[in-house]
Amino acid sequence: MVEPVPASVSDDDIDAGGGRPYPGDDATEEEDLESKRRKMESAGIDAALMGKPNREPRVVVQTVSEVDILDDGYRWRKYGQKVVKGNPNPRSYYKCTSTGCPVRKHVERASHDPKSVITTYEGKHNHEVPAARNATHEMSAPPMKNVVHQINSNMPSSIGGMMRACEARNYTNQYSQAAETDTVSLDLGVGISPNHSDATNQMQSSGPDQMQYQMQTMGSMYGNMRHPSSMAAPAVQGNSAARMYGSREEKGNEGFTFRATPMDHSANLCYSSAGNLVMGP
DNA sequence: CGGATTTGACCGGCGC
DNA sequence: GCGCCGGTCAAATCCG
Repeated sequence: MVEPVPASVSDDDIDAGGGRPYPGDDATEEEDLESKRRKMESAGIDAALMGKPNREPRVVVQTVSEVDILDDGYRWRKYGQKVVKGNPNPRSYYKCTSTGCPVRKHVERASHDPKSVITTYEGKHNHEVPAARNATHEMSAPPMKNVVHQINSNMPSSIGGMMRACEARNYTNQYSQAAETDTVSLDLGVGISPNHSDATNQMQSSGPDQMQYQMQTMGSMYGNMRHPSSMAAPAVQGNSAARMYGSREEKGNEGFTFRATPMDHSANLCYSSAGNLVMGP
């Protein structure tokens, strides 16, 4: 029984989100966000916004980790927690704390796999990663910026942050896209996990449309990057993204699903080590 | 003391 | 029209 690919979930979300107003992908003001839907007066505005077929970029990242708080370099403020049906585990809602940044994300654990954490990012960061965590101001890996910029047009830059969370040397990335869904899911096998079970299982669970890419390029990049926090996988992302986007172009969707599958303990080690290295003594 | 988290309530959409 | 459900708000609380 293969687990339902996150894409399916995203599909559902997409449907639900279809009629929702978007926080705005640019020139977003806090006040605007704070207008809240609670106020009836804003209802009219909402309706107007709803009319727009606009859909914010969505990135779903599935990570195998025992911790659900993945440090992707950004500061998040938790604003809610809910138990959704079909999953005994609660889903947590986070907002980017940066002023004017509309990015939100929600984190939940897979119902059947406690080790699996599904993080969904919505929106694009309109700011750089807060220097707080990246002790190195040089962190702005030149290659990364370029690529990210390119990606930006096609996919949310949050991927960069996401990738940041997974500090690994080798990636075996695979993405699968469901024909019926707009969302493209991409699995990232972090590390050379001797621990097959999960990785294997998940890989198999991917749909028939899945494709696999060896992100060797990423490996090179990482080689260059000294700090895990600065390592993003934009280069490879760019490539695969371009391809996947192209194939998905008909849908005109910007949703992507990623899966990071580090080793069991790696998950923890990964993040913790990242923290150490980044914040390091 | 300031900021982040917790938690119950509220809202809007959707299905029946 | 009603109830369910997901998402968000915001006051209270906790923590550094």
